[in-house]
Amino acid sequence: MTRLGWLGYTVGTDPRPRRNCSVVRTRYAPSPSGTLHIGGARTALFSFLYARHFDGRFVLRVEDTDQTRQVDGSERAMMRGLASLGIVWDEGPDVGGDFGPYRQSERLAEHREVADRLLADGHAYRCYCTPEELERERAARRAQGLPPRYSGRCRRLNPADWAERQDKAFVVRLKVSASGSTVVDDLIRGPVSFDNQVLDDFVLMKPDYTPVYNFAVVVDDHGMGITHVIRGEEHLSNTPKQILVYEALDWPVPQFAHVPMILAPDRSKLSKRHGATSVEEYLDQGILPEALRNYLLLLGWSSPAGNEIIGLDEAIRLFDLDRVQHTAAIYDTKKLEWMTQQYLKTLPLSRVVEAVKPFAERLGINWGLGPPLDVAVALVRERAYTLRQVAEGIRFLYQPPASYDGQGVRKHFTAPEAPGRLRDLATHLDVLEEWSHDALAALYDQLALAWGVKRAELIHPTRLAVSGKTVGPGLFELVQTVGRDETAKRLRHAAALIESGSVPES
RNA sequence: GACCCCAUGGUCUAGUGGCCUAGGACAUCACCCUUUCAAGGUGGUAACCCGGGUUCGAAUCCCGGUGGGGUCACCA
Repeated sequence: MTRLGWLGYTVGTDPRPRRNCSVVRTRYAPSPSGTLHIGGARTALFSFLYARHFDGRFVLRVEDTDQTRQVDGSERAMMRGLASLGIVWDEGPDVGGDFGPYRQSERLAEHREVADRLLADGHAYRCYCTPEELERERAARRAQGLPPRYSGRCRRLNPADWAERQDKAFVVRLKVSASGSTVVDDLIRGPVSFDNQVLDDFVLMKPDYTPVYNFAVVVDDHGMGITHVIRGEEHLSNTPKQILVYEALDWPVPQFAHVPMILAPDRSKLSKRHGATSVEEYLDQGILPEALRNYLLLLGWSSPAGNEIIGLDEAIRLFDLDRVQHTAAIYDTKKLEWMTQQYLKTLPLSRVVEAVKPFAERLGINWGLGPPLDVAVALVRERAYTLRQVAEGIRFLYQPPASYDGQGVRKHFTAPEAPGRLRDLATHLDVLEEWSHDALAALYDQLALAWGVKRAELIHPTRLAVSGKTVGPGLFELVQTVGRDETAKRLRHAAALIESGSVPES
């Protein structure tokens, strides 16, 4: 296949991966200010898949440069979130690696060294303007309808002037040429050009001689040998600044890929008021991590064949940046739940059982006192959309119903002969020769015939009496799993409640 | 406001000038199956933002508008 690449010349199948020249190295660089956001999770997933697809390395870096937003335990929460989705990092703050340290705060010496170099070779300069002066300048420009661009008046100062002001606070600014333009060759969007006039001599180092993001990120990415910077679209506008830093340092510019954002259903930026926004919250609601990962994969990327249920290995095999969408996506929890159901049905039973345990525990289910958990889970897993629903679905196998579905009560418990039938049913079950699905079915057929009713008229009241619900697994397997004595007991108990007119409804 | 990105059903998307009477998935509606629910099956409703070009031909290319999003810090 030959086609026109984004640079305008004819290229082979895929010009991007330079697997012959160098190993692909990607990174995910969250700031530890909370839990893993689903947008961040997807960016991390794409970065990870891209690296794995080209037999490269995926790096985790924590951007913890002193800031008030720092949240305790956030770093570990981020790692837990990533790990739950099957994203593993080859290098990172916990596992180390040859390009460490992997915490931005621990790279301060390097940031300072590079800033010194820029100062020494004239690419950067000290700026002594105070925040008040800058604000005044900005206000003046705004009043004239001009973009708030720093005038660059401290550029005139030379090292001799700097020496004179030894005691005064300063920041380090990069000298940006006001002419020409800077082009970001984005792997997803193609070349994006920025007029240098809209950029100003931005700050590299703060007065305390710590780096500003746009500087630190360049020093870190270069220091870690990152070849492909895959990150959220919100960074696209910052990229020319970073490229200018690379150029001033005479460092090779990595490839960039800006993935579209994930928006809330009202097309605004995702925030807490839109409900669950973090991986943690979704998992807590009973979404399977496998499903969340699959869902996130499909948010902005599609497989060439159009299939949607894609496991991790297949995702690694298929993933590439050229099929990443340009448009921001809105997440849809309905499809996420559907996806969870797909995995609930097809994952190894043992895996689902493990995943259900915390949710069963939350409901106070003691699975030592009933049928084996795997039997219970097998019974309901394909009619649930979340792990929570699985737990709720198996609850009656371990605890007798505390209440009965209201609509069901009105429908199946109100007939005058209802309690009597439940008792008769119990009596027959007591002496049923074989406690099997088929024997139970035969019994119900036989009784229905004898009593001159439809089999369903026996089935529904039984289900309600035994499980408290009108929905659930097939009745005979349900009853079989609950057990003979317990079933009879529940039937008689329900009959008694009906007769005393005190059926608790839900 | 300036700059940048983007624009296919309610949502995720396929689509790289003729294969499009625009395909798939979720959701939704109807029917079938059925001991309930779920699953499954069948069928339906529903989209190329607008306006100009280019071309024999445009969802696809170009320009303009509109709309949405992002960035403009001594935050990351």
